[in-house]
Amino acid sequence: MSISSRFSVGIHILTLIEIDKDGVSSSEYIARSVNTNPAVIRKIMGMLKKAGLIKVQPGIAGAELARDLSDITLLDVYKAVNVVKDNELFSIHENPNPDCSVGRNIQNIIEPHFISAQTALEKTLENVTIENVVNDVKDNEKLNSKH
Amino acid sequence: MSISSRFSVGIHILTLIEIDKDGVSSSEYIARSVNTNPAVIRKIMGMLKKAGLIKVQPGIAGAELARDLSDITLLDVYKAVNVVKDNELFSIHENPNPDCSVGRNIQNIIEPHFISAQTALEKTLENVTIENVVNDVKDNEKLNSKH
DNA sequence: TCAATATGTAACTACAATGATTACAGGTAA
DNA sequence: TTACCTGTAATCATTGTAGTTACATATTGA
Repeated sequence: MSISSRFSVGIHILTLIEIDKDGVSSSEYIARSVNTNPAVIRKIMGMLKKAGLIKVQPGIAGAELARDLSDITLLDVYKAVNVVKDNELFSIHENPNPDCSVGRNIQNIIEPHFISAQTALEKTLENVTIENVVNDVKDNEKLNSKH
Repeated sequence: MSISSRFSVGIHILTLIEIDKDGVSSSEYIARSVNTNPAVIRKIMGMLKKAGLIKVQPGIAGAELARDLSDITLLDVYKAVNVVKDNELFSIHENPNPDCSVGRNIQNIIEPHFISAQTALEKTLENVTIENVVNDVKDNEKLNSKH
């Protein structure tokens, strides 16, 4: 099991839109950078748009961020691209035997621990913004240009 | 996407073995409590055995914990049942375009953030033991028997 | 020794999610 | 009107999950 790469692609898209904000970030252009199909990019951009992270218009090439760089966290992207349903990162087996003391209690006992773990993960993602990622890209580029 | 219920079933199995330690926890008995097929239970028990969490022997009915209750964490179970590969909870799209400043940096920039988030999740799981779960089951049973 | 019973495991199935691809409807602008 | 874009549906190959059946292998009691 792995969380869909829609998440990392979503981050890629937002970062690219910012880095190339003076140009036109069409789905085809972004697809070449991500190395996938434009339709895949358009689908993910549709999710980012629905979540209020970017502005895109039918018929008009390009996209722009709908919020400030520093106001978009990785958690926002994670939620936007719908890779994990709320409180369902972990799945719990259904219909355990109610005639067994373990069976009739296990779900309620396990659930809060699973939610805690998922919350810890999400809090971590919330501490990183697209601005951080953009700056990291710029820093990496500066370092490498010196060699 | 959801992390396989093998994880919650694994917790169920270990808890049941402890609660019924005076009896015989055969795969068929456990399967009735979990409400699934004995072969599914045997497969998961094989993973728990391989990870050194339980003792089982071919031909001999039943199983017992291989370690102290308080020495088995949910993280141990999580790793044992192989629901997520090491550092691969999140997947990152492969082969982004190296001719693009975002494409050639994005993987290295994103990866540490993903690992941090996964680590936060795992640390949370590490703080809960099978002993905690067993005690929760017993406490729930006591509470409900009073009504 | 043999019959009964258990674990270990392979093979097969149905089902769902992912990611790629093609196709096309509908919007925009020169 | 033409060219190009976004939005979206349909299809496909691949993969993981969970259930099921079947059977080899191990153990124990009669």
